[in-house]
Amino acid sequence: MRDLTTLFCQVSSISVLMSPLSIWKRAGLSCASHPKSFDFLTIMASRNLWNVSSNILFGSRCWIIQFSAEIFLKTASFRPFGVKCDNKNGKSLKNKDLLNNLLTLGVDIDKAKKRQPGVFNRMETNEQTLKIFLLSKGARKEVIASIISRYPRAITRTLESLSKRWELWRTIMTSDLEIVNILERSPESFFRSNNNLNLENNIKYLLSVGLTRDCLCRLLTNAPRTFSNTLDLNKQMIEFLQEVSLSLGHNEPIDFVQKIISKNPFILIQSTKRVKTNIEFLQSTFNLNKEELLLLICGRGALLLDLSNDYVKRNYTNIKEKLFSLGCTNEEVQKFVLSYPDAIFLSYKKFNDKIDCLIEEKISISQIIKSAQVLDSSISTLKSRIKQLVNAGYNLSTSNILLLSWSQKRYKAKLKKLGG
DNA sequence: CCAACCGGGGTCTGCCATAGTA
DNA sequence: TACTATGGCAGACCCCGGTTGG
Repeated sequence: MRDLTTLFCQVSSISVLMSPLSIWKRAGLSCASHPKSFDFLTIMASRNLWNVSSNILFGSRCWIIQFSAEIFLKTASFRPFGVKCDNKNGKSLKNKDLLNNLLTLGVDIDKAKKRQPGVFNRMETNEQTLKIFLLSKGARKEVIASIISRYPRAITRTLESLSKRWELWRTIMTSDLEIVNILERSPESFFRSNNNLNLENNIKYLLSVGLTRDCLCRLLTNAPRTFSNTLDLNKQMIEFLQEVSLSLGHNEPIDFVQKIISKNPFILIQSTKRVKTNIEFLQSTFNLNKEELLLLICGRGALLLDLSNDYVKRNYTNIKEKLFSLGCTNEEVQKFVLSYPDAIFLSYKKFNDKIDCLIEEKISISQIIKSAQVLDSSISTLKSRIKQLVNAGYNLSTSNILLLSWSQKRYKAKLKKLGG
């Protein structure tokens, strides 16, 4: 509690040093509201004081700081940093304050304005509330600036809404830090919607269709947008997957959905149209019966379901052309792709480069097709391993090439034995 | 002991368009 | 009519290790 007391003392000392009016102005508060409502929280709104408190916030005893910030925010019965003006010059004054606040935070104003200009015309924004809130959750200042730069609408959210949303995310994630990391990666997924009831319903729904809490955690980590989808949109995809399951003769749709989502957590942020088109593409291109298709999309093929339809087609066409040019038959190409669906995932340039890189080393296309997993390795890994193996006297054209894609541990052990 | 087989784990946003809303 | 909420899209790998059969 000592830090809290210190904080309060700093507040008092500053309020003594500054005239109430100057604090009022610095707080960016309205000329329309009456100075009589001036109190501790409005003093806190002063940017000067904010700098003092943020220095404290960055201190070593973070947990106490977090606690103080929480208490401070929770006791706020009104928007302490909200800015409101309703006279003629209000808008421009307010706009100046907003810009100042954002600049102090280190926000890239141009980027933010370009992204969501409407936010900058608003009479009310809560950038300081957001800042304190996120600091209290352990976000660094630069992260907050980056979040606002990339998704300015974040500053329109109220403390109440933010807290509720965070609380809901915390029912899935075990720590605040994990959430901060997601926000840093993808601010939009957290801030795009203000509809917390929908979020709550999504969580309930996804649990109700048999997804485990671990699965939800994986979804939130990998595809956080899932939880900002409308409940209806998520329902559409889950129901679509269940239908696919039944139509392919898999009689446990819940199990099927779980399998697909655990293999590919990005499914729920794609349109059913996209997933459907990809399933149809796989079915028709490879002439698969129900059983084979089921096996494919429940296995490595799940990876392909969320790819853009054109990308899938383009890459498959390229694979065909490339392998045809190396003398493969259509049957061989199909067999190759079915045994190694990841080939479609690879961009056509990467795919071609990898094949060329192997061919250059006198590795035959039949060897490559037989040991397709070697394409898992990056081009640099392939190149360095080929060099090392050749130096060690290993004949790649007559020997097993799979060691090009072994784990480093296994590969190194093998190389040692070869005397490389 | 070896390596083939198989599957798992990490990761995935930032932008645009548009219907809806105040 | 400005602004918000939301749907949808393009984009694009690499590495690791358990198990198993010889």
